[in-house]
Amino acid sequence: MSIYDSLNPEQLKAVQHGEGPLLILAGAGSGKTRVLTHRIAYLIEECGVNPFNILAITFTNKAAGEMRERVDNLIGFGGESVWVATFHSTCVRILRRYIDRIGYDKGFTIYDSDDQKTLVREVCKYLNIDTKTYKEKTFINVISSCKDECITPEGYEASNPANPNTIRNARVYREYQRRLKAANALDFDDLIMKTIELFDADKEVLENYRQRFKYIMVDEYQDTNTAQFKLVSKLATYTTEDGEVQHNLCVVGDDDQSIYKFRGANIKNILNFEDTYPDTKVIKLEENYRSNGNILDAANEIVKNNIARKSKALWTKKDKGEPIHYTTYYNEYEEAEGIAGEIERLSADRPYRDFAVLYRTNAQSRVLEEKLVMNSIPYKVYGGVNFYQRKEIKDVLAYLKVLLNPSDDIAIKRIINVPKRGIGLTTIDKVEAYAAEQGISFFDALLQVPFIPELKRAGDKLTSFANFIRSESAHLLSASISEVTKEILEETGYLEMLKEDEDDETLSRVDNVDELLNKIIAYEEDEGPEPRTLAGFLEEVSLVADIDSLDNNEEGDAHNHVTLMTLHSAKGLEFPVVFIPGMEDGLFPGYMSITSDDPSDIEEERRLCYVGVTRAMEKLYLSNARTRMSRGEQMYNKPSRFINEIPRYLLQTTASEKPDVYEQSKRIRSGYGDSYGKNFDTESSLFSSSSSRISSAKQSKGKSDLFSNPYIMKGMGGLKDGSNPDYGVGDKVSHIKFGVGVVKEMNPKDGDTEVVIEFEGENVGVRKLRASFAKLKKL
DNA sequence: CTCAAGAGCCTTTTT
DNA sequence: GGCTCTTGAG
Repeated sequence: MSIYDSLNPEQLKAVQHGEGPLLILAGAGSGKTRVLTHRIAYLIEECGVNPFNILAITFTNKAAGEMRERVDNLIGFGGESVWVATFHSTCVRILRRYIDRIGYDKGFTIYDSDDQKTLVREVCKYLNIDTKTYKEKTFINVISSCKDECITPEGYEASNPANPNTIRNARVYREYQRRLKAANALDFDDLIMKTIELFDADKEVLENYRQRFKYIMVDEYQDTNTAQFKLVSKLATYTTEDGEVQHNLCVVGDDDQSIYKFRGANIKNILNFEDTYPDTKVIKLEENYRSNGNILDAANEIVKNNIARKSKALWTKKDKGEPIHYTTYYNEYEEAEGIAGEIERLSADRPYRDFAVLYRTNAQSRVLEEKLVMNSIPYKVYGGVNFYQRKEIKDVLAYLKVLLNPSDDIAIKRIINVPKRGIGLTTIDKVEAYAAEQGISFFDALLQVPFIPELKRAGDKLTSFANFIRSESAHLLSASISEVTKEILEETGYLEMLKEDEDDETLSRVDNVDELLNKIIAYEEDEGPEPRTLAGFLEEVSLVADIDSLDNNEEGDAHNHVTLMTLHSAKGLEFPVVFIPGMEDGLFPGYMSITSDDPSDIEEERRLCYVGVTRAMEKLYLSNARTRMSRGEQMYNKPSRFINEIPRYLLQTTASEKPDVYEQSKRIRSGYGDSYGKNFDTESSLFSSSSSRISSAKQSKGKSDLFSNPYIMKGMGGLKDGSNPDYGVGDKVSHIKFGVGVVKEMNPKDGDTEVVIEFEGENVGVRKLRASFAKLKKL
């Protein structure tokens, strides 16, 4: 019995493909990762390829990690020499070695999107561009899409030199690049583009990698942009000893799952692959191993409406399964409650980790969270704000970045007055002007403070800050990263500052900093192939996404929770039970795509819908709300057009609206007066009491639920929620972030009430919260 | 230089 | 509705 016996004939064909370009069109759930890993094994074991000569590229660290693990399991000895990495980390590794050949320093810093924004803002200020008339975002988009297409500022300007907008954008782009270079920094897009530049500039380096990466595999090929395509096609040119030129490039993708056009993904890369490489072998994987028949039929019917696609139809040997549940709710609160109730009901037979709620926009998660907490259902929200993008984490990292690369102006300006050192904007401007005049970096200007006549009293503060940075930098030579970090936190008073203005609402910033320290220590202790350096740590950290931490395969209670994430983040994942709320025209498909002149925008939304539907293995729940609050405005959306694209016989439709809703709401309104009765949200909290699912204990929460609704609070004119809480010492309450806990103390404090609660969550413990801020619900 | 209240902004986001 | 940035007063 060999490892290849478990493959179907098409998969086997792909695995056994030898030299030459190969395009694998792998539908959702058709086992593409299996094919990729088995192909790597086949090349090594059956074709005698040296693992060292294989490169496998993915988009996410998570995908790379999974592939790494599976390759190691399949191959055993030698498997670790296969180069498995993301596009970005591959480029970083190459650039760290050779970037000096295109005039950068090897110790370059990587700028994330926040740094990028800050830099663009500075550039606009410098160029006297009013950011009210011309948005920074526009410039960021222009720069990013230029880089996706490998276009330089000059090339961009030349594309339309008569257009004043083009000229302006090009000026910003050029100045932005100049500053990046001065700071010895690269943004994410640069990582790809500079690698290409390096390959173009230095044939020796290119040839070196071409001969090394004899076999190249690219996962999620439909999401590659032009730059990534260029990079891969440059590399995939191997010359044998006989002088024969081979393109041993194997790409795997699904044009129906291309959902990142807005980030520059070029769907033509996959649609035209065969034109680029005429001797391409094409293999389609159409058997789906994931979803029930009805789910798959629905997915096929939806995506069939797209014009720009390679025809293919997924099929399965599995049963039809149950129909797709489609429910129309009254509003988003009722929708969230319905979902929470259904999860509660189904969770009698299956663990929470089986469930996922996938939404179009991150903003939708709030209501869902609220209702899950009320039902005591464990959940985790993925995406949203990345750990490494949190203010306090970025601050600490900025200190570390400066130690390593003092030219990093963005980082140094971030921390120069954090914690407060009495160095204000005027002072910073003066230093900056001096630095610009002398053509030196901000930090170097700090060292010359005595020579800046405009600076009087602030001078000493600047000098002592610069000295502090220098001494910590020197300290790094003899101490570990974590020791230096701790010292910085203490010496600067940063930790103290956090402790002082610790806010009730945000999960403790101090805890986050602790978590960062833990990560640093873990990094130091984990003996990798590379030596443990600050540069290595910062690099690892700058290339991770929140989604990478997702692990729904792990057993144990710690990982047993419902998953909440956007449809985008869900790609590549699967769940037995999937809910997709907000199936409404205007939300999904989004408003922008409906009003766009470009019909392909709707097609991208449709593919996103296809991705969402095909995440479900057994049960799929679609729903829409007749009305929902969005951006502070009441919206009345029609059901999504994608619902209509699913044949009726696949759907089981329910309208959850109850006939006595209006009667009930009238009763309540008359009880409290008319001032807030006009909004529909008032009713949301009432549905729960009329619903049979909700236990009697929860029915008593009526009042606190009203308080939790911000809209109603406004109507109550000045009544502060929490000034008069309905809970007391000994009551069980729930908090949106901290979960369930018991009230220990209630202390009046400046017209408010300080509530001390002992939470059940392991990492939460006892917290002091202010009643008016913490939206506590009595259970 | 600092704080606090108002104005303005929103999609999706692998790195 | 909620977050971030700006602006104006102390």
